[in-house]
Amino acid sequence: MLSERAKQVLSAVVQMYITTGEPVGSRAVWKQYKFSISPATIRNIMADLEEMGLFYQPHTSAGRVPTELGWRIYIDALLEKRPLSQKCRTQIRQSLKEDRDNIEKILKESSKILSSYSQHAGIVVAPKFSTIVLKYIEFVRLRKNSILTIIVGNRGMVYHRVISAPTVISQKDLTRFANYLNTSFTGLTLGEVRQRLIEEMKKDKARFDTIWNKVFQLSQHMFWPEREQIYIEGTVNILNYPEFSDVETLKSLLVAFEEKSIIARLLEKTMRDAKPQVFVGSEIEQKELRECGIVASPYMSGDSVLGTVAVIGPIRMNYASVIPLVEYTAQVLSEILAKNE
Amino acid sequence: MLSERAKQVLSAVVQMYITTGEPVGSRAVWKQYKFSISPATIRNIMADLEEMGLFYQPHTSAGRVPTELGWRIYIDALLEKRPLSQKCRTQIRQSLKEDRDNIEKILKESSKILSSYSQHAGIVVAPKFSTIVLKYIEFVRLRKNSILTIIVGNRGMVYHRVISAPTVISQKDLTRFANYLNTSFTGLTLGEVRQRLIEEMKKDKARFDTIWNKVFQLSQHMFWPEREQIYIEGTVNILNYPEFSDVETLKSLLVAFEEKSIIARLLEKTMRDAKPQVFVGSEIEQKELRECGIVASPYMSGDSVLGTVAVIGPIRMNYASVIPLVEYTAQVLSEILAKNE
DNA sequence: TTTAGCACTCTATTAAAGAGAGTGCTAAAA
DNA sequence: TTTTAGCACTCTCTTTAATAGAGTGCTAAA
Repeated sequence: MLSERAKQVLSAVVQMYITTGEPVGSRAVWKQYKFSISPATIRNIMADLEEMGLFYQPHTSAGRVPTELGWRIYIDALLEKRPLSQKCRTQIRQSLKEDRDNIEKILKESSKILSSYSQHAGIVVAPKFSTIVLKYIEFVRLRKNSILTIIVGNRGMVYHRVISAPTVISQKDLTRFANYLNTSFTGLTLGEVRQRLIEEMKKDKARFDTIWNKVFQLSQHMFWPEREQIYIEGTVNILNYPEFSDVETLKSLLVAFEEKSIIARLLEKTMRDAKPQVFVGSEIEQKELRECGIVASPYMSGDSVLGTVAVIGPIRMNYASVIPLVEYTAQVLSEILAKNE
Repeated sequence: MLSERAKQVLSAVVQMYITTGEPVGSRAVWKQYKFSISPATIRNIMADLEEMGLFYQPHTSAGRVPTELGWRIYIDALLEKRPLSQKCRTQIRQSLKEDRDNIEKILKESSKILSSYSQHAGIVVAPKFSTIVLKYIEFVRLRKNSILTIIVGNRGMVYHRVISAPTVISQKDLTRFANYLNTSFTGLTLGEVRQRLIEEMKKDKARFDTIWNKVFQLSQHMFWPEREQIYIEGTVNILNYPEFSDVETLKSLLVAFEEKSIIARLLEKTMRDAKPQVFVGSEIEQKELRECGIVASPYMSGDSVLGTVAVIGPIRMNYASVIPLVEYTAQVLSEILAKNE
């Protein structure tokens, strides 16, 4: 267990490191925080903290830098969240309410907000395909074997995909199938629809004529889960931090951001745990992002997790203000999407 | 007019500069190209070319770098295009044919191809909204005032947008209107549809009941042109070039790429001219991209321009191979989309 | 007209020196 | 026993100077 003073020193070093990005010395801590103890004593404490593995010294005559463990303890035990200003809250709420019925705009706007208020990269993972509730479905025959499927979900979500059928299916049959789906399955999630269709196929195999059978088989492709849609904004913000000024580091980071599947995998565990989380350094599995910190929070509708919002940036980000930002954004998003139901 | 030898020297300097990015000296040119004239003579020619404004010397004892004018003359007069290898051609054709009916995938894949074969950033501007031919339209009422409009165009293009109506309109009326549009206007471009609807409104104002009138008014929002859709891939490639290693330059470039409207404006003139073009340096109006070169070519359906494909990178790009790449990609794209008609 | 030779210029690299920041240790003070 | 002042020591970063190297322009000879 840390002494009260040790906590103060850890906290001070972390906070100074956040603003400067440079190793922090005992004298600087003493001056900045007007501690009642002398630099020498602070040095002793810092040496203790280093022994415990919370600090790291780049070289003998340098100040201290928090280690991953140091960050972890600071975040878990010492951090005092700085709640968002009222002004900030209303601004966020305002700009998200604007296009209430256009979920895509809302999600994109959310990630812009996260990015611009945090000065890091903002991420929003859209609701999972299979959790979307079917509202309407329509088929358009493009050519002989190509069928355009348009699925409208609740909250104005729209998916479309082109499916190539092994045999020719007439527009008439497609319309008939669409009618069937629209009358029998609206209100179910797309995951459930898919499941039910499989059951129907098993159950009534005999009853179906061949065309109908083929259409059913095709429907599996229609309701096959999409890959996660992810909105990332403000990736260029990482250029503001000298720790990423090396071209190689920069490239691998930007590539990782572009390759959204990496981000998707990364944030999946947040989805499962259904509560706000912070990851730093090697807690992040993707090796390209090991130098980063992530603050993530799910947004929900009732009890079920819809997706995740997150901020990703250098490990030395201002968690005290980023965490409330992420939490608040998730909260507002949850509210808006709930109303939209 | 340039002498034959001057042309050779210009060409040699440009080509060496493309590969090294460093000022090119007379000795290096002499060695590399086994000229029958001595370095001293080459020096004289280089001095002449500098006087003419084709070369620039960073400092007295450095080699030469092509100026913008130098690039221009090289590109217009000296460049010998290096046609794509057969292998390369089949690869490109193959990967674009794969998802023939999914135009979005095709366009995205095209920009990936441009990027990966050129090692620069690949850009594809999707066909303009108003040039798309209406194939099918559908409305889904989301809530009282929110109407989801789904427009299916030729080539499997899908647009959807949410429109808020000033008054409540029933799903029934919407369906009626959709039927009207689907029977009367399919086969016209979305621009034409919009025009025709305006005319209808003027002509038959008296004939319409109030609801129908309102629906017509709404239709203007439904067919309001979308902003250009632009696919950019491989932006991180610019990190491979030391001339962009400065963080500020890098940031402004990446921001420009992210802000797609900048690119859209930039490529608009290519659309008008309907033939392949190269822009270097200050010929590019956007000041953030002044250090770049752009090779752009429109892709067409018959006589009408659909959109543009382009490669953007440092000014010292290998135009001899990039130009054929861009041209070929545009050509294949034109063919595929024509077939898709 | 071309070319060899050479002095000259500017940059980039290396080495050395010095300044500065910060530590750890010791011994005195509280 | 804990805290603190003092000081030697370490390591980095910056500055300065010296050197090597690349490339030019000019001149005079081929």
